[in-house]
Amino acid sequence: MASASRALNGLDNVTPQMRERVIGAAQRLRYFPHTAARALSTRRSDTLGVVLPDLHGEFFSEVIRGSDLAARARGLHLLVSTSHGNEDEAAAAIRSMRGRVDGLILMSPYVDEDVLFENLADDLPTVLINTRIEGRPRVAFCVDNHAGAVAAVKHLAAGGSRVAHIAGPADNFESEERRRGYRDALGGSEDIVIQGDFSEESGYRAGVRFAAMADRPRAIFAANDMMAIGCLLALLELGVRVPAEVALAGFDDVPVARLVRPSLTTVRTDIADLSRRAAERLVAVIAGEDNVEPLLEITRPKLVVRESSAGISNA
Amino acid sequence: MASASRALNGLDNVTPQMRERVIGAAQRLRYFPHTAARALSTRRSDTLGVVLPDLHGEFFSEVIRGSDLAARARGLHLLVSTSHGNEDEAAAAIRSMRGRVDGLILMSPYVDEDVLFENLADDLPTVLINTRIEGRPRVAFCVDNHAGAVAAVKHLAAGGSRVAHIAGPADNFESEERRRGYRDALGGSEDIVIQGDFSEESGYRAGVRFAAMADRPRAIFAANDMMAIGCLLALLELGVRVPAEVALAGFDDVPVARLVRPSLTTVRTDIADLSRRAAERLVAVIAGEDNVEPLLEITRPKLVVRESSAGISNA
DNA sequence: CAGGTTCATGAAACCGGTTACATTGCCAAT
DNA sequence: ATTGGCAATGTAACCGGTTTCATGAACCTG
Repeated sequence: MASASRALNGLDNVTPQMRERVIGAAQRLRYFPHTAARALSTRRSDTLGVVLPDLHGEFFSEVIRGSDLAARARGLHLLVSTSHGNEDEAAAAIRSMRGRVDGLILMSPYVDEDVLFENLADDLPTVLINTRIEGRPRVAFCVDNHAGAVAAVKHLAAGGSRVAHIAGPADNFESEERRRGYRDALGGSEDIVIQGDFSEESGYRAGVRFAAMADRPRAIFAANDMMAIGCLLALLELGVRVPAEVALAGFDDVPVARLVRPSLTTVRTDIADLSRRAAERLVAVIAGEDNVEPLLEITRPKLVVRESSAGISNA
Repeated sequence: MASASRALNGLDNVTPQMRERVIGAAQRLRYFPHTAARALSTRRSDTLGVVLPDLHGEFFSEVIRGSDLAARARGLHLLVSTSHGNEDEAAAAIRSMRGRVDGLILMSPYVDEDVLFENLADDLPTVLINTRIEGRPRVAFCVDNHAGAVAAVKHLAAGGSRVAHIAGPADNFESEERRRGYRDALGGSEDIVIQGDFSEESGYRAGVRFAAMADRPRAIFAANDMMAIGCLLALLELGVRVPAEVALAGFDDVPVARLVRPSLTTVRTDIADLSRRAAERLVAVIAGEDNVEPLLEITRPKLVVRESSAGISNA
């Protein structure tokens, strides 16, 4: 049994004929090693955990794709879990990861993170994505949401245009930052803000309200692409021309943004690449190869101007 | 230690004060049970495995979303794995699932499935999605790709229009079936077929070729939505009007299909729902509640006519 | 040919839980 | 007071691998 283990794991202290016997028998009996047993004794599971707030939409699918890319390049698996809802569920998701994964990629944009950090096992390597850390010493990757929002709003406000905002969910760290960027780009005060929840539908509802406004703003900055697209559909349906009458910008640059007509001006975060880098970093931390400097890597997103805001700067 | 286990798992043969002591200590020590150890002794992992050929694009994100929905409704986790490439990798992915999951949702549209079935452990409950089964006694969910393609092509060919086809990858079961549907709808012979690989880019290349054709077909049926969209972009860029000059249809009804302009006529498979049902069925099989009848559930997809083929029937 | 070294193999401990079974203590019934 | 029953707790086996260590055979070397 010991030799069998050695043979199957390709150790060199096994005679060729013994190895052949073992592998032959394994094939005959359709034997597959039991992963939990192996994980228990080796203390490795060859799996990375990914905890996301949601699985809906292209944004999260890009996150998964990025980490999967990095993981499978190293022969690792991906355990995906959602914390649909709030920080308590996120905490539960984290707890259940123990013993199941070698490390954790965690994205939890909820505002109150104390519960969460209390549930982070100290012995489980963790890399955070777009999560409020507030001086806690954690390895993390963040998109500079504030700077991205400022860039988008400054672009829309060029020539003195009034800019409205469709905000994301209130308890969300990222939407908070983007809203703060909107405010700062406008010199510290907000013009019109309609509350949304990152869904296309909430963007659509906002668009309906904008279309009906007597004193309609010249431009709209939505806190993410899906709301921008919902808004766009509403405006077009109600006969408002985009970008001629209303210019529009979103955030994230999900693949669809390029495909809608007019194509959507947005802020590219390249989230797949971010999560790929996060996964690579996590692997390094697990291997103990990480000098853990710098702790926090902030990515500056890039404004991508497309048709939905064409001509706004010389309006 | 036995009492600790009992207290933490909520068994009733523990005194209240003992339970309190245990839970208190667990909190103080930030103790989380080791999942691998628990899985080893209980022979349950509370995890469903999902093996997909790829993670790219909206299609697979919908698959994941559907199974996740069903899984988390029952407090189960999702282990996602890709078999990027071929049936050998798929087999490897399957093998590594043993001991890690309680059951498997497997989608493997490769044509040669023998390798795959040899690697399916007999003791691991498995539900197949859109996989060629050929009389093997397996629980499976399939979309009737042939019928869907026939419906789309008949729609496009109404009024006697010539219909071309952009085919999916050659070794893929689903693209094979869709191509067969295209052929059958045309009375058994193919008109023009351009080979693609399910990617938007390959659709774009096909579109460029169609645009340049002297004797251009009146309609194009693409084997999936992303190729249809790539084709659409190429046609529009090269000044070919859709649907006035060329009508277009895709397959899958991914969320983007509704958002492009002109919106895309397609065949709705509702893959998220399919994978949700597959996951629910898998849970039943694991619990032994499944009478395993019927083995195979075939879903008839539905033609969704949108702008990209408007007016084709009275051409 | 004796003694030491190398190396493949087998035996047993271990990973961290769960659970069958043995033990203990308490109370009621005889 | 003794006994039987029952429920709470402790003990130990077990899940299925990996790995340390002991064993012994073969091979060198002087």
